[in-house]
Formats: sequence, structure tokens, C-alpha cells
Amino acid sequence: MSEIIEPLRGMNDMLPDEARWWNRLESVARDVFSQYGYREVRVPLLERTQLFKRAIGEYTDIVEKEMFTFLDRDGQSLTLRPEATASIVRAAISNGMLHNQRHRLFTIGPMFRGERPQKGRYRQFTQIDAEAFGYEGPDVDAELILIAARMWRLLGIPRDRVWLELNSLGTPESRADYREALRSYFAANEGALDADSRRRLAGNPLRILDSKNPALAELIAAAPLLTDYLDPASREHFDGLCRRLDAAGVAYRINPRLVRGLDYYSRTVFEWVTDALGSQNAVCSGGRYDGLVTQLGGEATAAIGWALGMERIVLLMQELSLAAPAEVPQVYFVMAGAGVAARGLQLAEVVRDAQPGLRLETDLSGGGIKAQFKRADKSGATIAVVLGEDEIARGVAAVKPLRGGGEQQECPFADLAGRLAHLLGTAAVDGDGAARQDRCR
RNA sequence: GUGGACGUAGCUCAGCUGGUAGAGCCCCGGAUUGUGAUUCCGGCCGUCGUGGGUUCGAGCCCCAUCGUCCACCCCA
Repeated sequence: MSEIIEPLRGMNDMLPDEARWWNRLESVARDVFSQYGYREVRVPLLERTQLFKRAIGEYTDIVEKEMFTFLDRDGQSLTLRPEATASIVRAAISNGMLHNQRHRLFTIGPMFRGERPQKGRYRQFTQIDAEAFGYEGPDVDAELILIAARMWRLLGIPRDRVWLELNSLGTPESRADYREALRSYFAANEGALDADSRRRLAGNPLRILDSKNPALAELIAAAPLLTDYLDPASREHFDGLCRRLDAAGVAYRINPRLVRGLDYYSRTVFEWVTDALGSQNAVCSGGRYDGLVTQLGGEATAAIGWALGMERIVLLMQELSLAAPAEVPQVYFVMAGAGVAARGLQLAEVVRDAQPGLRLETDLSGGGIKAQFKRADKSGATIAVVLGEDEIARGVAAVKPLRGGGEQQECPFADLAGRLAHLLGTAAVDGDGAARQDRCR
């Protein structure tokens, strides 16, 4: 045996039991997007490094130390996307989608960040991403938040486990004023700061507000508030958003210390937070980025979006035991004897043609009838269909209910599809749980 | 990137102060030879994460490395 090749750190295989949960989340997301008229786009995973430097900000942690960047054969610098917004904006510009147009879009796919892995934080992770272009007012801000709230509701995530934090960063100008105020405040108290915060003091003092160091809590609590520096237009925009959320019955907490790690945000920023995932508590977050399109060479376009971490939501669903129904076969073909499987395969095709919705699994192991029955039972199937040399010769199948009683009966091949449908229909009316949880997506 | 914990069969784990690995589950077979979920019997399964070192001898000690998890950091 030769050496085993291990997967890369922080990159995971998704096996069938795991995929169930993902499919559920993805189908809910797709349904909701379709309800709101958001259309899917797909963009490349690989882009020029420059795109992310310009969009996310040269001096952010993501760009400085987390990107998977390499030179291709022609010596140009490429980067595996660490987030989707930059790529989508680039695509919108590249395809001329922003000339006097509005778009509401979503995308689903993997992102890459070279962080140290932890639960809920991986080097390849998957985001569901929603973006709206060309809408200036707070209506679309509210709509995007309502979309997320609807997803939580449909998934069965209770309101007290995921809640909304809200803030406004104002315009770049008002934020600059605030940054100076903050800088002088923390500079005056520099002795009380920890090493991380001192480093940020020069670069991005807003990030100090994010610190989880309890020793700084008091100092941070007394710091000047961004809210007090908002320009009137941003203030009005923010109030408008709050009113709309109030009207829609969406609860939120205004968090004046909520800032974002990406440079492109302006005005509205928000974060859906959970208490169920340890320190990886942000489950979906986003905000408005009105300046980004011009920054990337496009025409000035209002824009806003959010990204949802699928791994984290799936973890949350599992934590809360939110059912992800297993895909269980309804009918299981037991096929024992010489040459029986070949005929059984044909018969299974006939049944599938006649009953396209039916989940029918065949036992192709070639093993003994007893073992096949064990598998039939374990599969969760409601009905076993037995085919042996005898049955094949007589043109009949033995149909045996595996759950909730009922006698084994013979059924001519020609009637099999109808008989199975009938039996399964009856089983469902019985209120038999197993027969009912068959509806996965 | 920093600090810490952990890493034994496919899975969950046991293995006393170092003496050449064990349980349950799973899987396979059997209990009058074509009928499942209980029970009983039997069987398969490991280079004890990897590489070095100490020792007569290491799963247990030391070093390195990889990985997972926790906190920081970051963020979805």
C-alpha cells in the first residue's frame, strides 16, 4: 500500500449524512430568494489579487494575512476568493449590469481564507450571498434583513438563539471625524490598552471597539459613540430602516460598537448573532457599500448585501436538532437466485417509469435472502418486494409490508407499480410516521 | 498568527506507577437449508496520527511534525 494522501488543513469532505442538512438549508434559501425575486449568479472562484486588495482594503486582516494567493504560470498574481461581494461587483461591472439598472442577486459557493481552523471556521467554507444594486433608500436594507429573518423562521431557528445587531457607519466623511475622535480618546488612555489595541490605534481604531478583552470593557464603554457622529442623511436612513423593521415585527438591538472588518461598508451594517456556536458567533452579516462600485471602476451605484455562513447555520441546525429528514427508500427489492437481479433490474425500471415519485432501492449485493432482508429493514423501506427464481418463472413478485403489519402477497409483474402505490398511499393515511417523513425537499 | 487540551479498530471509548493492545456498536456468517427489527453463538477489523529519541522493553516518557478542538485573533 502506498502512502495515504490527507486532505488539506481546514478543508473538509462532506459525506451523505452531512449533505442532508446542507440540502435543506440550500433549498430553503433558494425558495426564499425566489419569493423575493432575487436571481442567481455564479462567478469564478479565482480572481486577480488586485480585486480583493482594492475592494476589501489593503490593510485588512483578510488581505494582509488570510488570502490564498499565488502566481500562475504567466507570473500574474491570483487569489482564491475570500468573500463573494468583490467578485459579484466585478461581474456586474464587467457585464455592464449597472448602467441605469437595478439588480437583486444571490450566489452560493465556497470561499477561502487561510485562518487557523476551529469549529465553525474553516479554510474552505461556504456562503450564501445576497446583493442588491441600484436601491438607495432603506427599503432594500429592510428587505434583505427580512429575507434572512424568513430563512430562520422556515428553518425553525428560534428568535432567542439568533438575533439581529444593527448599526450605521455613516458616510466615509462622518466616519473619518469619528475615527479621529476615537483615536484621540484611546491615545489619551494608551496606557490602559493591550498590545492588539495599541497596534490598531494607528491603523484602524474602530476595531478596538470589537475587543473581547474584559480588561478593556470599561474603557470601551466610555468611548465616544459612532452614533453621535452620524451625518444627518445617514441618521435619517438609519431611522428609516429601524422604523421598517419595527413595522415588520423584526426585533433588533442597536449596537453602536458593531464595526466591520472590511473597508467597503458605509451606513447600514448588521450582524445576525448566535449564542450556540462558541466564539464563532456571527452567522450572517452584511451592510451597505455604496462606494464600492466606483472604487472598482464602475458608475456610482448604491449597493448592499449580506453573506451567510452555511457551515455555521448547519451547525446551529444540528445543535438545535432541527430535523433534516433522511432520504429513506419506500420500496426495497430483494433479489436472490441465479440471474434474478438482471430481471429484477428491468422490473424496477418499469416501476420507476410508472411511479416517478417513488424511491425504490434494489439490493445488488448478490448475497443471501436473509442478509438482503436485513438490509431491507435497515434501509427504512416500507415495503420489500421479493424476487426469486420461482417468482421470476411465474411472473409474480412477493410484496411484503415491513412496517405496521399486513400480509405478504403475490402480485403479477404488470400490477406491481399500481399495487405499490396503493399500499404506500394507504400507509400514509394510517398516520405512520416513518411513511410520512419521506418528504425531503 | 498566539496560548492550551487532545489524537488507540469504520464509529464511541477503555488501557493501572513503561512489559509486546481491549469493550460496545457496525459489518459478515450461523441457530433444520427462500423472509427483516429481539435473543444466542462465531468471525473480520488496528503499522495505538506520523517521524525521531530515551529504555532490555513505549500506546503510555522526551522532541519534532501533522490534524482536531477551545480561547485569543479574525469573521461567515
